[in-house]
This record gives sequence, C-alpha cells and structure tokens, in this order.
Amino acid sequence: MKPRSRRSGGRPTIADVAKRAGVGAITVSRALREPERVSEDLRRQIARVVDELGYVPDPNARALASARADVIGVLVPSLTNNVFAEVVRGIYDGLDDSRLQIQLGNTHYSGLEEERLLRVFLSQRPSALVVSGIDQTPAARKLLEEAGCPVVQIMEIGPDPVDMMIGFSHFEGGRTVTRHLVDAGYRKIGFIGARMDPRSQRRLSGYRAVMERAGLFDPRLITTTTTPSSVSLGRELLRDALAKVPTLDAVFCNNDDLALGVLFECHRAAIDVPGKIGIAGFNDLDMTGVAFPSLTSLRTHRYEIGRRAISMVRATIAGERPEQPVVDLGFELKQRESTARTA
Amino acid sequence: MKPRSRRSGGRPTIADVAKRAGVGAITVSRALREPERVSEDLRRQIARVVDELGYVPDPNARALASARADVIGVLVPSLTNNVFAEVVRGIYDGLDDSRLQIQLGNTHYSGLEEERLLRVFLSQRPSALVVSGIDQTPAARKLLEEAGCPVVQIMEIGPDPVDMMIGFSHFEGGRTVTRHLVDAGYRKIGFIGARMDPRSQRRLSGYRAVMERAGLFDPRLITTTTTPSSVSLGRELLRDALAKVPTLDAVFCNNDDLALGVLFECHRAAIDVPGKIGIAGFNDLDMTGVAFPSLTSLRTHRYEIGRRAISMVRATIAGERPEQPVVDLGFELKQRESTARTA
DNA sequence: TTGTACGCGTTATCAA
DNA sequence: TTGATAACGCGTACAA
Repeated sequence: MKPRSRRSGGRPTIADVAKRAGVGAITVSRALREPERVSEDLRRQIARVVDELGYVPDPNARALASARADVIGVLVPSLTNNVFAEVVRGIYDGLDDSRLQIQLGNTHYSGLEEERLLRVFLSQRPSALVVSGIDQTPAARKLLEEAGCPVVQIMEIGPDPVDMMIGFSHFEGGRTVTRHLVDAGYRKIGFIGARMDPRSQRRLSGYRAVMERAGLFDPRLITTTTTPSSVSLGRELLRDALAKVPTLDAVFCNNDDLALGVLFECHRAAIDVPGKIGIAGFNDLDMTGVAFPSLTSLRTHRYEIGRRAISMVRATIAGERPEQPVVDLGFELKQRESTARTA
Repeated sequence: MKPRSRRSGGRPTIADVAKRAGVGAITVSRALREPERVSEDLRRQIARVVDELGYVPDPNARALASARADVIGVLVPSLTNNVFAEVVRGIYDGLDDSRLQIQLGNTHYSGLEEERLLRVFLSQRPSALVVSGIDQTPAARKLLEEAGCPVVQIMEIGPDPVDMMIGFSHFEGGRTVTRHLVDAGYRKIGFIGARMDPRSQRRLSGYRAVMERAGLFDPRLITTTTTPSSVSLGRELLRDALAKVPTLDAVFCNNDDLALGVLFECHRAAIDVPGKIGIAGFNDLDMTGVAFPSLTSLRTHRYEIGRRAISMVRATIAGERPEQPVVDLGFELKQRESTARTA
C-alpha cells in the first residue's frame, strides 16, 4: 500500500474518495457542494465512499482554491456586555447547518481596533462581514466598501449604509423613554450614562431633545462617565447626580445595569421608588422585569438582530438579495412599577 | 504589465514581495515568521517592500502548506451566561498580538453538539483546543486524545486530564458555601438549582456532603430544574421551595442569577434578609456585591481561567510545556450582608 | 544564511 | 453530466 502523503496525517483526501469511487476528483467536489449537478447514481456512490473513508473536506484547501472562505467575520465592541452576548448568540443560532463559520472579534469599543481586526479578517477573504454600529473610521469604512462581500451594520440604523443594516434608532429610543417619564409627571429627570459610546450619545441626544421641548432641560441633570458600565457604577452615578441636583425626581439610565445599581442605591438610602424617584433603564434585560419594584425599560431585539443579520447575509450569498437593505427592528417600551407614580 | 492572476483579486503575494526585494520567496516567508533566521539587511529590505505593497499573508495558503492553522478551537456551553462570556473575554485578551485566531463554538450544554463541533474544528487542524468541563462523551474524548495538538479542559479540575486543565472544584465550592451557611447558624438550608449541568450537580454534591455530615440533610430542601437559569426563575424556585418547606431559613443558589431572583422575591414578599432567610449565590457577579442587602457569594476566577488557558496553550506551542498541567485556581468566599445573621 | 523543487487538497477553466 | 489540467499562495525538505 502506498504510504500516506507526508503531511496530511493519514486523512483521506478528495483524491482518495475519487479513486475509490471510480470518478474524477472534481465530481466528488461537485457532489458535495452542488449535488444537483451530479447524476443520482454517482451521487449515491460517492456518498457511500465518503462515509466509508470518513472523508472531511479541508476548509483551508477549499478557501485557497476558491479564493473565498466559508467564514463570516463579526466585530462587536464587547463580549461580556449582555446585549452583545445576545447578539452573538443570535448570530451563531442563525448559522444552522450552513457550513459557514463565524470569526469573532472584540473591538473593545475602539474604532482603531475595529479597523485593525477588519484587516486581519479581510486577509481570509470572508464570505461576509458583520460590524457593530455606524461609526466606523474612514479607513474602516473604505475597507468595508471594497471588501467584495456582503456587509451588515448591526444594532443601529442610519442614512448611509455601507451595504445592509439592521437595528434601531437609539435617538428615538432615548426620546421614547424620556417622553414616558415626562408623561408620568416627572420634572427633574436626570440622565445617567456610562461608557458613552456613540449609541449612548444618541440616546442622550434623544433625552435632550425631549427635555428641551418640554422646557425641562438643565445640563446639571446629566451625569455621565466614559467608565465602562456596571451595576456598582450605577450606585455611584446616582449619588453624584443627587449631589448636584438634590431635587432629582427621576433618572433615565443609559442601560439596565446602571438602572439596577440605581435601584439598589435607592433601597440602601431608603429612597422610595417610584414615589420619590422614578427609574427607567434601557434594553430590558431579564432581571429588569423581575426587580422589586420592577423596572421600566425599553425592550430591544438584540437576539433577533443577530439572527436576522445572518439571514440577510445568507440570502445575499444565495443570490436573493433582501429587497429591504435597511431593517428597523424598533423597540418596545415596558412600563413597570419603577415609573408608576401614584397621582 | 502582466495581468493579475485569475483568482487572487490583485492582492500581492509572497512572490511579488520576493521579486521586488530581489530575494527568494522562502526568505520572505522566513523574514515574517522567524525574523531571527534572516540577516538584518534582508529583513529590513523585505519589511520595506511588504509595507510598500501592503502585503498580507494568506492564512489559508499558510495552513494548507504547513498542515496547521493558527487557530485555537474553543468550545463553551453558552455565550450569554456571564460566567462563560468572561471566560471567552479572557481567552481573547490572552491572544495579544500572537497571530492566533479563536474559533468559537457554542455547544448549548450538549455533549453531542460538542462532539459534532469538535469534528468540524478538527478538520481545520487547529493549533490547540479548549473545551469546557470534564464530561466529554467517549467519542469526543477520543477525538481530543488523538487531536495531535495541545488540549485544555477549563472551568473544572478532575483526576484524568486529556492533556491540560485549569479551573476549580465545584464540589469544594459547594461545600464551602454550605459550610458557611451552617456556621452562620442556619439549619433549614435549601438548595436551589437551574440547568443542572455537571458542574451544578457537583455543587449540589458538595452541599449534600456538608448537610449530611451536619445531620441537616433532607431531600425536600432541594429544589432543582433543568430549565436554563435566569433571575425570574430564581423567584419561582424560591416560591416552590417555600411551598415545600415553609420553615426554610436559608438558600444556597446554584448561581448569582438565581440568588438575585430570590432576593427580589424576598423583597416582594417582605421576607427579611438575612433575618428570616439567608441567601448565598455562586460566582460573584458584579451585581452581587452591590445588591441590597449585598449577597454572599463564591468568587470564581473565570476571566483568569480563560487568560491562563491561552497562556498554557501558547507556552506549549512554544515548546515550553507548563510543569503543572493541572491548575486549580480555587475560589474565594465573599461573606456579605445576606448571610450575616445578627445573633 | 539563502534558495530550488515540490507538494499541500481543493476548485476554476475549458473541453468533451 | 463528467473529467484533465492548471492554478491557488505558501511552507517543507533538502541542497548549496
């Protein structure tokens, strides 16, 4: 028996399958990728040999020969932020059994890091690219435009997509929450924000728009930091906010982690919620509706965003480009006890 | 000018660099991978041309030629569980600038899915494999043993490593928390558990061991479900537990999500914590120490586990195999208000 | 320290 | 519908 080739470690190759099945290698290749282009007979024959030999195609050889890797590059700003963790879960679940692989990158909320990772990912000739947000650096934007593959910007929508987009308007989200607080009768409504990435900024803009229109705006009501968000930070920011404006009667928290921290601080300081202070969060995590009192929040559809981003990519790859390249998945205000002021 | 080759899309290849630099292709290859083996002069010369041309090596061609991809396959049971999200973050952070890439797989807590993904990953000849836990299926275990690359089992330690291991003993963790509750004077100590994956089971075993030894064990004190863990589930499980044992005076929660749900339910039902019921969690998430009252929990070092798993892999690849193939990172009991009974 | 010849496993191209 | 041939871009083996 001929010794196995030097490097393959004894793994059967497509040539082994072809020989044993008495066909050409290319026919095996086709039987695996486009079965409908191979006759019924050969297809069965080949399938049998593949099973017998335990043949598994080498994705690297495939990528080299076809100049296209079955890989979707995905760039997110954080892996631990529950919001993006759910996006990523949606992305993975959207793969089903599609032979596509995910190449995940963590940009740590840095545009430059995003740009760097984009270059790394691009070197593999990915089948598609998924990036978070719409604030790419000019260089990154150029890379995306010239990527030669479908691109989806997720989590936000905006006027100028590179290719496709799926998300929602954070500005409108900010407006919706703030309007709710105003309608609930709150007047000294503070804004508490951490990290202050572009999406947080736009939520703040929505807050500001509503407050100004209602004649309630006061810059001292805004308490933000670039520190990453956390529950404990929520506590501190509430204390800061109260120090500046002791008459504060509500807070719109940039996200639910902060909101939870604010709630705990209120418990600790024996501040009545929602009587003395109303609390609203953003994203509506699992815990938010369970808290006591339950927290008002804005439900966003991040799992769905991940899933549908992959659907759009797969459709595009299959040649069925979605008629709607920009999808607004919206959000849903969840009014709960934390802003239910008794009149 | 000669037309660009058919498929490469105009990207410069190693041959282009070699020609322009007036050297052989292999010298360029070496200059990039093992600079110390190329003379100072050529190295600089080549670096300049690489910059000029914007040459980026093709990882697929590299993997095909070397029969080894610069990829570490990582299998975790969940992407959204904060504990694993932090492990994954540690893994990514452990990469630094090492040219290694992560191939991430979500097993959804299924041994069969783990086995399937292992086969997929193996087809790429990864440089290393990282898997969660020590309960692989026999077939998966065999695949790992014959993988021909470093393997790290993370999150747990046990007697029979495939190769390397880093984590801690969940049994000991369960014992430590339970012993603390006993020492704090609680007697009717319930166990609340969700998902009940192997690690949860071992925590339960630790609980049981201590309770039996203290003569306090009663099967009715155990309330578990295979439903995935969540804050809301914590509420329900506490209600179930109290329905079974109204005299319950403490609960050891399988994880902090459940503990938070239990805390909220106590607030809602006006049950004094820690006076009437003591609460202890597991993992010590950020929120746990901030809650009101702050929750006792067991701090586990999952970020560190991820980071050091990659360190071990990198050391092994570099030929410096860690002298200690099994690393117990332990844990740390965080006693807080929720179990601080006033005597 | 550098280079030559060849092979890695697959798919694109073109012809039958 | 099928196949022969030539890439794909790089690293290994070996020689100089």
